[in-house]
Amino acid sequence: MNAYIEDRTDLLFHALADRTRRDILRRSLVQEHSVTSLASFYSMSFAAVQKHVAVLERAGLLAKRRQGRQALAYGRVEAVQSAAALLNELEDLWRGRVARIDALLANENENNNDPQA
Amino acid sequence: MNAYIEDRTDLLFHALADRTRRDILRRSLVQEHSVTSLASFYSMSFAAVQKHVAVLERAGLLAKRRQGRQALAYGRVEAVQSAAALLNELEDLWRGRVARIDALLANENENNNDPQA
DNA sequence: TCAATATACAACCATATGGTTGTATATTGG
DNA sequence: CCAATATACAACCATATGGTTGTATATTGA
Repeated sequence: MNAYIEDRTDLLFHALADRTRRDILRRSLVQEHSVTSLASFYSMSFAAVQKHVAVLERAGLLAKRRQGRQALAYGRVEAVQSAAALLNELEDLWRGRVARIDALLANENENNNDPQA
Repeated sequence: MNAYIEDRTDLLFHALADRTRRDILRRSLVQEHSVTSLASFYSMSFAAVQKHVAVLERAGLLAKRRQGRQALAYGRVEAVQSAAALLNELEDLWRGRVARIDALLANENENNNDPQA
């Protein structure tokens, strides 16, 4: 259920699961970089870096704006935060909050269905 | 640099980048499940689920304890938190904290190297 | 204008991934 | 003891991924 969210989440974590992409993201969160200048940091082809940038872009972690002939990439912290929110949901599950919410809902039903009376 | 951390991080985010694995993790954070009972939730083979469990395990997100003939899987919230910490580092970069730390370090050098005196 | 620069993207390749089936091993219950 | 249960793991397959080179397109600056 909710395949859209799951799709987005797959893209998000997949984009984060590569060290080159994480490094590109770090740099782009600090300041804008053209794709060429990003490529200069890595010992791989320009096209390979361009593909990494595209993966980050599809995940929403990066966006580009055009400035003349260069494309300036910048990190989108909102996407990082939404990934963090997903991890928080997992933490909440572990803390048993869902169980407590269930308990609350059960309490709201105490009128119709009283277990100990 | 620090290839070990990067390796662990690759495993972490890669493990999180699959909806079946996220679902297994959610269930395992709430309570222990045997591999067979986990497998019953999904329309794929037992072996496929077992592989997903192994990926989560390698990433440190899950651990198993033996109870007789069954292996009970439980979620390791510490690993979830360490993933969250990595995302927080990214957020901090965006907030420019690194720049401020650099400024502090520069201040500590003001004795030897005073720019405006 | 036109060569140089910056990007985009297609085609290709080796390996990784996510699935399958089949087989081996360990534990339990009658 | 032995059949049933639970797990583990190997072998295999189709597709995805991360890299390459090559080509096309747009923009700039002398």
